[in-house]
Amino acid sequence: MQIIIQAEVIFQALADKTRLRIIRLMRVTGEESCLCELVDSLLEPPYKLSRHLKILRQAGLLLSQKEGRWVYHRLVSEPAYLEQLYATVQALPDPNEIYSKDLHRFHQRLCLREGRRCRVGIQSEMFKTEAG
Amino acid sequence: MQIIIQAEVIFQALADKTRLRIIRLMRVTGEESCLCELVDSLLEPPYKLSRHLKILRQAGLLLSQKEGRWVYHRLVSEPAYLEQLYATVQALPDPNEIYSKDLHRFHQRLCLREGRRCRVGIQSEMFKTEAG
DNA sequence: TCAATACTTGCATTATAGTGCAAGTATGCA
DNA sequence: TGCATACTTGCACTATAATGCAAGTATTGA
Repeated sequence: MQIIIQAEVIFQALADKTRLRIIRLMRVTGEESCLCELVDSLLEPPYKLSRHLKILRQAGLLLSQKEGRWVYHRLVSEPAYLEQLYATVQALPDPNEIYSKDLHRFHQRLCLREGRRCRVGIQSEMFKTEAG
Repeated sequence: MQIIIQAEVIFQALADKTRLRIIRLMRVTGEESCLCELVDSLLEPPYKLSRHLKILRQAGLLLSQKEGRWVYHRLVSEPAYLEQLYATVQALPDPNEIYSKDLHRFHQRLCLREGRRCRVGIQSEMFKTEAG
């Protein structure tokens, strides 16, 4: 899993609606987050988000850390131009209020944490594991 | 020729090496430029650059203005987040010195202008019009 | 030790994007 | 009026990328 520092790779990583939603959510909240929290915030299937997270990781924008069953993701803030980049992402308009809706659901989802950690799995009926 | 204000379209426009070279060159110099000057600076064929310029235009990053046989292109700087974006592009590393080489050739090419305007057409042997 | 579950990935499909060639348009100058 | 030239674009081809399903891995807790 090599990290490539080519500019076009970074912009390619941001050239997708779903990935921008992820970046923006994590930037605005400053939180790290597991997959199931993102599923409940963005209302997208886990396999889809998992792959987009991988792309962000490979572009060097995300760090992922396993904690038991959960994997926590957080934005990489070094070198400084990455911070500058996230700030720009955050400054972009949100005409359809997609990002603000994601943010709202994320905040609600944070209430289910215990000790700053997720303990519940996917809550959205649509994407719950069959066995659930 | 509609201008779309969706974030992913802007980042998609930046997700290409050639387009980043164009943006960065025009940002660093603050100049507007015609196609043949860009051909001589980036050493890429005119049809290729012409198409990339079109993509930048459609993303709302570039304004193109015809002046006789020449078409001058310049960066769009409003709204403010575009300036912020270009600043970030400019802040990105240039490990292979691609951008600095483009810049060098561009400065040399500027010497051929008369009254701030190009009057000569493509100079690079490789991309000259056959009849030339 | 076995089942539930948080997450990942191989595969097939579809969509999008970059490139080169060659032909096209439009402008200016002889 | 006709040719040179600055630029654009249709077409074919290739490469890359997004998606959904289903199957896989790894961890935890009963």
